[in-house]
Amino acid sequence: MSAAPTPGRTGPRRALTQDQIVSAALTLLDASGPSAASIRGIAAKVGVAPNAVYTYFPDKAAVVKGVVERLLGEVDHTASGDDAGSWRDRVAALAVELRRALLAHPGAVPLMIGGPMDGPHALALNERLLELLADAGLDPADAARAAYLLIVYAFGSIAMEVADQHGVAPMPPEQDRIAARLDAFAAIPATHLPRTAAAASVMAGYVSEAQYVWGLHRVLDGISPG
Amino acid sequence: MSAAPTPGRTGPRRALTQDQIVSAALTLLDASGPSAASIRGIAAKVGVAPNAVYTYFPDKAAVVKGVVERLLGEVDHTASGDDAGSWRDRVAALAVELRRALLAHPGAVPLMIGGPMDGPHALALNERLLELLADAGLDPADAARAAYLLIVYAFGSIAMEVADQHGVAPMPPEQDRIAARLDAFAAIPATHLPRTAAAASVMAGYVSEAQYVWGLHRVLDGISPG
DNA sequence: TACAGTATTTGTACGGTGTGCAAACAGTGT
DNA sequence: ACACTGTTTGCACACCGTACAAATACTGTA
Repeated sequence: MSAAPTPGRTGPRRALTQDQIVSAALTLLDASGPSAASIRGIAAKVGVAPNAVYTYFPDKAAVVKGVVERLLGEVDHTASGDDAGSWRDRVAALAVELRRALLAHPGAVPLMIGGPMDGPHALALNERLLELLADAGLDPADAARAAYLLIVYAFGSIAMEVADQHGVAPMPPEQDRIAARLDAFAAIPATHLPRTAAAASVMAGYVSEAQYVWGLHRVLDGISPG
Repeated sequence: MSAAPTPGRTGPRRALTQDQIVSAALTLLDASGPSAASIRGIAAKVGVAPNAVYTYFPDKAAVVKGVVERLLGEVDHTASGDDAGSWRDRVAALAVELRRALLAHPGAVPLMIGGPMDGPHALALNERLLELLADAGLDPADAARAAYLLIVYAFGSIAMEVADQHGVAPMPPEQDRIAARLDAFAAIPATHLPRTAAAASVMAGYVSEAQYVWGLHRVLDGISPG
């Protein structure tokens, strides 16, 4: 991901950068969903033969990793700064910001769950959470466990929200998605699934920031010290 | 998924059933990871031309849905029966059983996050959770929200645990996976990420039943009424 | 028993995928 | 001017999902 020109080397200058390739992949992902981010499509987008991509990345998985890292880099950590209130408020702000950043590129979300998130920005997010949870008074081991719980909740929630749209890009407005779910739930047989049928209107609203924040606060309740 | 022979119809008898195809897909998934579950591979496994699969399923996505449903059907709900103690114990037993069932087929886990889980077994799981949470004293709306929180936690946790292995099948033993993570974390720069570096040993244990249960109990703490 | 009708299966084919290999090319240091 | 090296390309391979038409196997009816 570094664009260092490596001054003393021979051969022709590179026509591209890794960032340009990642950007092209993300553009295709946003425009046409997860299946559109093919090596051939990316290469065409940046005006190069498909094989040229392999000069910059060893394989497609590496490109995907680059896209994931890019997205995690777009998470604004200042929203959880020291002037943002209590540690709870700051964790909540970071979680909401994470959801915003990821839902801005729904086509890329399924790619995150495909492999481990161990890049620099993923680690930075982890470090930030550890700081916030240390401020909360948790000892380091509990802070780490709690940080992972928060990460699992956030990514799980966002992934399931995107999965509900099964890869349609871009993400329709929340109200439309909720309305569509409500329609689908109308077919639930109340005889066999009485509680599910009765809860249909609440379940329709699963894919919303409100549910995300509600669940987040239950998790925060659970990890609060004392 | 029904094997009804439909007695009064013409044409040759089917050579297969939907269940056989789903079984073949699952076998391939278990043996060789997510990429092995191709239509062609499945067809070869059941001894039929690739196109024949399309007599039983409209497209590959439907086969995948069948696999997901099969897996959810393998979740043993009796582990959370009325004689299993408090509502917390029963929810925990169900969650642990869900993890067991899914980690038995790690290659299939990424497929679950690819689309909405709205099949009969998924709804039955939801219904069971609603029952357990009603027993806990939650009103229907909160029970539904809490059920979704639990589902998000369980599937998010399991999906991330599988992702950490990036599709290797079968799942290595927990100790091996934790040891491998610990090795990887040794490269974390303590200067820029002091808390993460210090927490490496805890973070290595993220992919364990112990962490899963710990987080589960924090969630249960958060949703407990009163 | 012969026939018509239909559901199943297959052969073939199309356009797509990731990516390996060898040749062509472009730029730098000597 | 030349050798060297990294970049890019053309071509090819094996594989993918799946559409289409032909062949096949079975049932209900005449």
